[in-house]
Amino acid sequence: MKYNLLTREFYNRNTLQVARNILGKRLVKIENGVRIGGLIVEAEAYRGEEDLGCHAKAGRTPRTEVMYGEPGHAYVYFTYGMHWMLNAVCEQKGYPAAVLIRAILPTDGIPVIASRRNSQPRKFWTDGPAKLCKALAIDGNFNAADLCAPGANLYIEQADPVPDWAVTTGPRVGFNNVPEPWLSIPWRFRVVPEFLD
DNA sequence: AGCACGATTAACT
DNA sequence: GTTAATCGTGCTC
Repeated sequence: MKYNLLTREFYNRNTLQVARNILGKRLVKIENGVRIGGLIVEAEAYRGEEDLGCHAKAGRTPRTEVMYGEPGHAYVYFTYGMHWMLNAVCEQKGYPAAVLIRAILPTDGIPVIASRRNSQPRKFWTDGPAKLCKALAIDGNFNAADLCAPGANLYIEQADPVPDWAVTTGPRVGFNNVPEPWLSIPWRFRVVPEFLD
């Protein structure tokens, strides 16, 4: 099997660059030899203990340890008592940072995704961070998994780049009690719908 | 040992 | 627009 994985160097740089450039790449999970996944169309950057929107604001804990580790690994965490979220660890080892994968456009394993998201119309299959984890059956077992390892069954692969005109930025979503400037800092990156037509 | 809260979602009114 | 579901994590006592 030939792989076209993003290299560890892709992840080993400023998290904002990774979040911008991970757009359009293909998130892939292999289940029993079957490819399941899609193009990443939305991502958010979280970096440093100073970033009060980032889990690493709590410092090094059992939960955040993965974010301090080698770039190119998965940081998968559980929240709201029922949801899993997938992140890719960024920047040099020792600096806590990650990119949250917030949405994908399904391209592979459509029948499997459909079966896991059957109660919803296609538009809503993978348009949220917990939804795409459910669609790809990603859970805590993938925390700390190496996305760059040859033979990895969860990885991100090369795909056509998304031009600047097709990318919009904005504030990260989902947190309430986060002070400025972290509340409004535009670290959310999104592919405009027109580019996907 | 107990508690408040969360990088959300789906199903309500 | 509002709210229940549901539990690991990190903080306080």
